Amino acid sequence: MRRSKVETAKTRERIVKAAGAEFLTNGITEAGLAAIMRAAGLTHGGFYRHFDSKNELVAEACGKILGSLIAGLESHLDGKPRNRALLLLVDRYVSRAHRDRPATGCPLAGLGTELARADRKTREAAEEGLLRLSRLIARQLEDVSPKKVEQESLAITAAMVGAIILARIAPDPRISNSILVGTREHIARAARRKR
Amino acid sequence: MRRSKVETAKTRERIVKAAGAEFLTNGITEAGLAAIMRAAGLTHGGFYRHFDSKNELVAEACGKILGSLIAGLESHLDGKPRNRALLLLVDRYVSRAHRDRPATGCPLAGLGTELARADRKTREAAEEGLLRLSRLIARQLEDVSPKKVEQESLAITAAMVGAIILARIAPDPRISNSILVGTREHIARAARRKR
DNA sequence: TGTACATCAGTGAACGCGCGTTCACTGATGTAC
DNA sequence: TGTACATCAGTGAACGCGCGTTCACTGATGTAC
Repeated sequence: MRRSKVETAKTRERIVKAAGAEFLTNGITEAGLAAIMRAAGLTHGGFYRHFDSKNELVAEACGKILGSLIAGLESHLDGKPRNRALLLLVDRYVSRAHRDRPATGCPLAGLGTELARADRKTREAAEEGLLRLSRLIARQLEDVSPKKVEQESLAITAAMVGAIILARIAPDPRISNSILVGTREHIARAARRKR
Repeated sequence: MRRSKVETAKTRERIVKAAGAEFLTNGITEAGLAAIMRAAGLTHGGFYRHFDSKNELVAEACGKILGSLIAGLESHLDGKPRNRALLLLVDRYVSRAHRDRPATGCPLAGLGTELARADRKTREAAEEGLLRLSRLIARQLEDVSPKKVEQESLAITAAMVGAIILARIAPDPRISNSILVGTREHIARAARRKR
């Protein structure tokens, strides 16, 4: 039975949202379309009314989640003084809460190595999110020569993503926590040095 | 036809080696046992004479590759003066060559987000490799208080791993290279600061 | 050292299963007059 | 505004396929005497 345009758009949104959570929880390959559609309250047959392929959904879901993640970080920093803001951002990203809740976390940290093998469209969406995150960091950097700002903020982004990934791998909680604490302090020290 | 103990051991080693390359190239889930056994010059039926399950192979392959990767780094640093050695290590790990050849690279960088969802045994093997890598870095750090050495070296490890992962995601070569360069300089600067 | 028998590495077919994708069908929505 | 028809969102069954795992079988290796 045909649905109205508004309903159709809402359904599509529900699929993308459900897909994001499933991908982040179980991995891209392990998350099946049937489970995603079930989570969105539909049967799997209707999937291809909204997307040409699973790959298309992957690209769209990753882009969407990265976008809302960055929006969340931006509003969290809103109005905070410049150099304190960097540490606020780092503390929020490199946190136990983020490590322990992959389903609502960053796709780069949750799916990074799978994204590295994904198709061009997906990698472009991931790159765009990565650049937006990096530029948000760049805006908080003080006293770094403009030429170096991009490289420095990309390096901080890489350090944050790597920390969450390794902290999720380590079964020993002491090691896992040390990775987070060490990374936060490493970045904070680098920022302090430049004041 | 039964094989001699020596032959059997060699076969097992061949399987582990082939598995490592397949995992790093295609991902753990995407790499099928049939393809791995074919790469090892066998048919897939014989697999369970050597391993109880695919998971067991994953744990063993990751551990093995990490071990030989670290051995390679160690011999590369052998005899080099302490503080130059850190930069040698970082330059070798955070390199375009490493980024462009996942099949012979680090499992943390190639499979990190999949390892984060792997079973306990696999994550323990990965953690052990990660600690060995981190301790190799720790040995190159000068003038860091012993209390902070572990955290600092774990942070450097996370930054290196994150850099390779993000550099592999970014389709734009300028961005990808900037991630590598930025990370190398970021770590070098942190080391210099402490002299 | 030689013989008889148990062991088991490797083969190739088969197992059930879940995957992404396709399709005929239903009936409400959108469109053209 | 009202009617007739085309469109298409969603269902549920079916598709071929490759997955991890099991198994009967073969014949050389290992072991016990």
